[in-house]
Amino acid sequence: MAHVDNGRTRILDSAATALRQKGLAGAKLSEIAKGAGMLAPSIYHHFPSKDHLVEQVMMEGIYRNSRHIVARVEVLGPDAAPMVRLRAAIVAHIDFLLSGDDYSSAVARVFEDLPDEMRRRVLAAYSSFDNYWRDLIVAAQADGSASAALDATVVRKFLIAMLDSCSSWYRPGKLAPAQIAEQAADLLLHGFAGSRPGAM
Amino acid sequence: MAHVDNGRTRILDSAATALRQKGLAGAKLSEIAKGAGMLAPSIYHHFPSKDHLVEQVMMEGIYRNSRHIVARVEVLGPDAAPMVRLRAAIVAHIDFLLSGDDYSSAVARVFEDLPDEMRRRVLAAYSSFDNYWRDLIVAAQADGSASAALDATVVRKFLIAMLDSCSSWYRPGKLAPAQIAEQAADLLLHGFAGSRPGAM
DNA sequence: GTCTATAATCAGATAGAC
DNA sequence: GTCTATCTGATTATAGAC
Repeated sequence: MAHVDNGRTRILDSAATALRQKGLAGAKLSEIAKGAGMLAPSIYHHFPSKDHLVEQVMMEGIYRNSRHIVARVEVLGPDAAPMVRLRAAIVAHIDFLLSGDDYSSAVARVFEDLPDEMRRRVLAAYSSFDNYWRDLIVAAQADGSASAALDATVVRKFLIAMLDSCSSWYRPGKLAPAQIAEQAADLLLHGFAGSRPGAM
Repeated sequence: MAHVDNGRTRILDSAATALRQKGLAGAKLSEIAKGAGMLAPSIYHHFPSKDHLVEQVMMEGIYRNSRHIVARVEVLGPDAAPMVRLRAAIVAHIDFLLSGDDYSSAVARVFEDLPDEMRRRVLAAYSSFDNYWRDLIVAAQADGSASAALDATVVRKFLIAMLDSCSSWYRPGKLAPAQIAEQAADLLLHGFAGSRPGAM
């Protein structure tokens, strides 16, 4: 949405930033408009309501996030092992969130606060991406490289919640985003007590 | 807060429930009052503002959660191994969230949306509990039972985010809370790819 | 396509009776 | 300690000029 600079796109970008930083109720139309270089009523020339604007940001965030992760997994080719694909997805997810994409961070921040009907629609749009994660997890269990003692749904919920959290607490400093991504993958796949090559 | 049934306590209980279910902006004073068996203006006899009420719920949630977890860890005695203590804390945290305590779930739900100054105060109250987790993690690394290749702060942030998430997605059904707790501990400590006794 | 002015709504908060 | 009635302020949304 950043490749063209028309009014509609500037509003969406500004809304994504505001939603990420301040949440649904905290993102005022006046502030969103200011970020887009206009005043609040001008938004209504491009969107019929705040809800419609928010929903567009959600859909765009889901689309961007899923496109990025699927691309980073599928580039491995059809013969990549399930655990290699899962690890690539984990790393790609963190990389993308910490790359500063406001749309995907906005989804993680405000999803729970959406009005019921909108949340249902957003969830429906998210479902194919959710299934993609489920398939990665189930495939790793099916070929014996992952623990079959863990429930695939529980793993998926915990995994996504853990990854999504990083955009709320990460601050540039000691560790670079790529290092956070590696630590997340190591923690999720091998565990904090895990003894793997090179770890003590 | 549920052992006495005075007006103040009923309001706090109702506020915790509403905050957990609907978030900060979604929890209206009129609804909180209704849950306490009164009308909105009556709340002001017990609390000077909605913000004060919310802050009390946050403080109570932190207190309950930390008291429960510390008790479940310290009952192991002074000679328990660091990894045993850490696992007990993980299991206790999930158990408590899924036991239906609205106060601790409310904290996880609305913390990010709190006004800046209140969030600072709540964070300060949380810090000793946060340090408790940090000590559990560092102790496990220090005695060699946990990976020293992982950053202790990153592990703590990911771990707490993952555990906190369960109150938003768990629904009674196939798995009992105690089973979710065990799965969380296995996933965090041994990893999804981890091969431990009994796992495939 | 953006503006100024204003309406409409809603939720937090206050006043004062009982 | 709770109520009814009201006030205040903030925010979404509309009307209509430019």
